[in-house]
Amino acid sequence: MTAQIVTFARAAHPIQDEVRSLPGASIAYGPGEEIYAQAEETDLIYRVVSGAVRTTRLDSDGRRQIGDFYYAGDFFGLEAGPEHRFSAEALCDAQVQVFKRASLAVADDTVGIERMIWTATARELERTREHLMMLGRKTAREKVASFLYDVADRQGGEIQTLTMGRQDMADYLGLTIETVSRMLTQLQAEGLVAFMGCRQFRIGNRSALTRLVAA
Amino acid sequence: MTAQIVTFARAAHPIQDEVRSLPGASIAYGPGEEIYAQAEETDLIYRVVSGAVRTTRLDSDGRRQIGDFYYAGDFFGLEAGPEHRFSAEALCDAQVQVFKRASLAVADDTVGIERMIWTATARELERTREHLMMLGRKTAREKVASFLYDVADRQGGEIQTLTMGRQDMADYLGLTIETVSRMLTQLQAEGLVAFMGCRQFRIGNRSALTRLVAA
DNA sequence: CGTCATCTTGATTACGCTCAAGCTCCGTGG
DNA sequence: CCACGGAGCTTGAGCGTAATCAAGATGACG
Repeated sequence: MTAQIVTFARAAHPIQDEVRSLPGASIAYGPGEEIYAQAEETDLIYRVVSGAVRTTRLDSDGRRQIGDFYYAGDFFGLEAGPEHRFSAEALCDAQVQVFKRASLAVADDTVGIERMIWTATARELERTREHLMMLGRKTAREKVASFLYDVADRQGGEIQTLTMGRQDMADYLGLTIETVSRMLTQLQAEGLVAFMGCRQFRIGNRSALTRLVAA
Repeated sequence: MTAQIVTFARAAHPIQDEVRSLPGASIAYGPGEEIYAQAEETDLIYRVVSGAVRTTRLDSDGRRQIGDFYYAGDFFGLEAGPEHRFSAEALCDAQVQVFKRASLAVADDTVGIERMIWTATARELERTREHLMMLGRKTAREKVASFLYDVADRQGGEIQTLTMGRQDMADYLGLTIETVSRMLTQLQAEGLVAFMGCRQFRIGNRSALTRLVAA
């Protein structure tokens, strides 16, 4: 997953430049607040300015699956159909930029904007496929290790902070909170990671972690 | 997933019209033959003319995950990064149309073509998210039922034919062949489906199947 | 008709879930 | 400042679902 993130970082700047000129209101959300709902219309496109956002799907039995987590600079809410299949909620205090899709179509640089949206969509697809691979074929231990690895990879630096609680991790990984918790304890016991409180950690043994994550 | 397929059927015609005029060679592949490999460059876009195609990801331990199955009219090989994350193989005898992405950029109706590619990408994303939900939160029984339901939904008609073997089903659903086989036997015993040979079946109790599949 | 791949079935194991307590960390109020 | 309360996290015991290992059955094809 490293390459993917690096690619993102490289491509991010031209996109940001283009978006700066777009007409879009910026809205603030509190922790857990809903940005859009399942089955709502998809005429808007969103972008995280600050904070973090999750997309969630709830089925009729109350089983929950998190689609993805989004951070500053990420687009979300891109969908082909007329209705959202997932809902979106703020993970913490978050500032979100909103664009009317229709208003983008009449902007000056139509082709550039369309390409930007395609790139964001294709990148999203790539992440989703990676996620798919993980859900289908990894063990609980590998899932949790991958998750921590990804967080560290995105954030960089020494001390890593989890923006989400255990339940959100579990629903992203297709596990229960108990299993997530046990795996975290296990990885820590083996020295792969070290937690300081339940939201902060450092990587203890990067090569062992990488080996565990290797697709 | 019904709505999604319906949407596809509605949108398919304009896309097909546009593609008809594109410069693209048509290539024939035999069962199991590789169309492109993991880590190969992504400068080409593909479209199934006849037959069926699967995309596969193999990890270092030999664990396999199938990304999706593609049938006549479907685009595949759309990726944001410079390298394919999955490989593509023909499931059976298949005719595949190939386009150079670069050559599309210089075609007459650039905007129309870009939009077509975006739509295909977004639809793909939607399918992948649906797949994600299934892998993360469904039981073996529900996965197999969903699979059969989807096949029937795509094909229509009374008698359904599976283009793929049990191993491919298992690798798509994140299960083993044994489990797939057992669930098929179980669903059949309950009268939800009826198999004539291991590749053909009919739906026996549509409402019960739908109830089982309901997200 | 025989051979080989594919599929099914059976017995056993194990990984992750469920149910049930504890524990930790915070915010709140006495 | 400390006690209380509650949410979120961790740990434990037991269970169930799907994986694994191992035969058989079926079916496709030469």
